[in-house]
Amino acid sequence: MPGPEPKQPTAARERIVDSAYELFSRRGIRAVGIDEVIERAAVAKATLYRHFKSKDELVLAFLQRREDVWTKGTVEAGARGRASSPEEQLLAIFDVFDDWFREPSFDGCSFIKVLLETSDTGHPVGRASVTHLANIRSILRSMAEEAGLEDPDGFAHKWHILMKGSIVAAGEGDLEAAQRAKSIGRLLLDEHRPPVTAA
Amino acid sequence: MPGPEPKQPTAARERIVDSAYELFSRRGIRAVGIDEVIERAAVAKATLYRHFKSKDELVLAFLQRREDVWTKGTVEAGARGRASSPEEQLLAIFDVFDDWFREPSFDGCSFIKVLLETSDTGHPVGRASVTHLANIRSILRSMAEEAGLEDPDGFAHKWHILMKGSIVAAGEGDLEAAQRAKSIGRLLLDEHRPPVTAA
DNA sequence: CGCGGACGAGACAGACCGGTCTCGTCGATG
DNA sequence: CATCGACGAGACCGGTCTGTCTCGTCCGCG
Repeated sequence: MPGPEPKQPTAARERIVDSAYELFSRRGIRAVGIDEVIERAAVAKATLYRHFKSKDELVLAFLQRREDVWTKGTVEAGARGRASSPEEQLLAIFDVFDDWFREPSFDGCSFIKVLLETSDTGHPVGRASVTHLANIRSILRSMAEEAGLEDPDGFAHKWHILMKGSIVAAGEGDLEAAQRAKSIGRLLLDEHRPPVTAA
Repeated sequence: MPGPEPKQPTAARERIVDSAYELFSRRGIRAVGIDEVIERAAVAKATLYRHFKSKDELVLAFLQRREDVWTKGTVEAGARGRASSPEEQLLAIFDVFDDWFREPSFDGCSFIKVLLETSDTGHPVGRASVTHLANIRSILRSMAEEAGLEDPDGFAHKWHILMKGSIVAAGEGDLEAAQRAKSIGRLLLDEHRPPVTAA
């Protein structure tokens, strides 16, 4: 019996996830083979399959890593760090995007890519993508609540539409996509701002 | 010598493109093999390769078909048929989307899917996707001009962001994505409407 | 010191891929 | 009627994929 699954961050396991992150985020899931992952990680194939029982499980670990690094580390932290007021933080998301879109290594949104590649929301990988996308919206909803906006959930859904639309546009090559989305965002903010109450 | 490429719409060629359309639009490019395409088309493999020199060329033909059927046939014609004024036609795009998102066989935007699957705008297939997406914007620009909106090109880019964002949201399962995008669109329309000139 | 588990290297299996080729048939055309 | 090209069926090839297995090594812990 091969014993229980080692979920501790072994050095080898870490190298595998790092490698998967760089390859999957840039080129997608199907376009990257296991052999390439293990070669870049300098790891034996058996080692990968000791830590992950299938490629799909590795993909799940990659998506979780993406949420930690990108969703929380880049987008949320970046936006919160660039502005003080909640409304400005929401708008600052598109400033973060503007820098991101201009990086030569811009790779798009992994959750969208994996979701469209899977095209089956019943499959674990597809469901995980949907969940990670929903987690982004939950951050947006918190920010909307902090800003005192009306209908924070509806606002989060609409704001997310702007984010996703601009990311796809950036994937087409539109370097101004973030600024376009930001200007639409300002209109949306006006719309969801509660009316000033008479003193 | 196998003679010049027959580009005429032979019966067999038509069946192949039909089959590719149904399979590729639903499940993407990489997930569908040639064998499945020819089986559904009831065609021999050699026949497919007599009409298309590679799978990539078949994908190109599929994308062209998608533009004819979906971009022009469903979206543009649908929007123009549902309203009379150009502004209302632009908004009607999201009414078309609303019906589309609710279809059980909703399959998303093939151009986005193929673009993200390819993730190489240098590759012919990726470049074709970018072009077909740009063709959608050119329809939007025409409508914006007909509506007398300011900055028709900028407007088209922003409107397209709403469209793409809502399609991705629908892919996640948000059935109200079209209505959300439509309400944002109304704000954008207000913004691009030229100020009324004093008589 | 000795043992066991994690590890690297890589062969191997089984499935599937895109693409080529052969062959027998059918239908239109001269 | 004879011919020729398009076609359907399917064998075949080389490559790639995920996943399993073996083997030799090394390191840490008792």
